[in-house]
Amino acid sequence: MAISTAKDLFHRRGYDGVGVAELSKTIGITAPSLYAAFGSKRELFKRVLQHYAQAGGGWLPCALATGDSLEAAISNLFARAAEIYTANPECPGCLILDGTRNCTDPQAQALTSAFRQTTRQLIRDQITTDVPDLTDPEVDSLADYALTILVGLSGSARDGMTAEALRTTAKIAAAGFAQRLQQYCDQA
Amino acid sequence: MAISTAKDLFHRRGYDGVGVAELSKTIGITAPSLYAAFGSKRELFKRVLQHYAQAGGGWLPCALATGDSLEAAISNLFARAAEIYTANPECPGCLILDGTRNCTDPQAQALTSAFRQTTRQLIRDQITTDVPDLTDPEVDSLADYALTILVGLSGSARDGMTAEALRTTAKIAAAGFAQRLQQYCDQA
DNA sequence: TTGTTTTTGTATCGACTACTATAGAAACAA
DNA sequence: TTGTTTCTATAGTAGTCGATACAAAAACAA
Repeated sequence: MAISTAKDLFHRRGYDGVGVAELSKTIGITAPSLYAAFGSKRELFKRVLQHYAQAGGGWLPCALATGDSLEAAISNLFARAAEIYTANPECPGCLILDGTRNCTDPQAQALTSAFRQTTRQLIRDQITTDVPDLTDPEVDSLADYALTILVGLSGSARDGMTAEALRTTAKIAAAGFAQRLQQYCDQA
Repeated sequence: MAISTAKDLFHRRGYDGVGVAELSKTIGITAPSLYAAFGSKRELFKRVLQHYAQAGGGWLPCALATGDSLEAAISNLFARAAEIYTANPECPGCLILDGTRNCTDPQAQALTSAFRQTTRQLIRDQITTDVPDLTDPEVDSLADYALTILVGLSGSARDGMTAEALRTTAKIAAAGFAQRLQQYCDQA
């Protein structure tokens, strides 16, 4: 599959790190065929992101929905992230969160930014449905925290942190979330 | 100052994102002069990192030493990071943590990796001196957690997260650290 | 088989990359 | 004023970037 092959390359070295020559060669087609099929490198990246969010990214709403409480859902989210971000050593971290870091193409950055906002919204929705009494700023704080934890897990995975270290980090972060959530609930 | 100017550029767009043409032009010298002065783009980057770690990075040991307890020191660390990573909107996040993300030059990556390990060691040393009773795996877990939080704060700052959101995230993360530290102390 | 359409490959476009050889200008000593 | 040295600027090295023009081959309809 061309999209899957391209996903691996983009995931490994980022949007700028992989050229169309390597893309087309690894996929097994020539450059003109690649442009005929996808239009541009950006469009191919867009397709890759959509495929990644749909196929591989389905774990996120799944992990959120699993728990019987918001604390459990977030704990599940962080734990799953720690596993997935280190599952394939060739492709550590998250393509959406780190695929366009230091990218020179603003439009490519905008693509990942949109998916990142979708991720944040998914977390936000889960928080509001599970604990409807929270105020908007409280929900925002918790969502920003969770997203920042995911960014940290992805970045550390890319820096070579072991799966075990990431797992423990995820647990500590989940406990921090639960603690703050309890604070919000107590004061209400 | 040439180093400072180069630091801004590298900080803004990463190692691969800025070329020697732009570097030399912004500094105000020609490309051959740049090579005569620094040897290569990598060497210039190395000098920039050293300057960044010494001048701007001094806040890290300072923040760690300030508190009267390890919890306070880490809380200080996260809070200061949230401030510094958003202090200059043109240069969000941390140059060491995010300067060579998706970088195609392994040697440049190795440079930031070394500084990142130094950062981790600083945190580790602070933990062991403040709470000597912890076991090595416990210290490692706490250090990995703290470093991952810094990575998350830097990445989220680069993604445009506001200073206010980062501040709150830092507080939640600090509480999580304190909670886990208490667990380790209680069980001992 | 012929005509038409689609796909493919070669070869290249201009712009950019890090880097440098060579020539010229400025600064200094005698 | 010379001679020497240091610095700098112009120009260009080979290579890669994303993206294509053009031609040859393959696939299909009549």
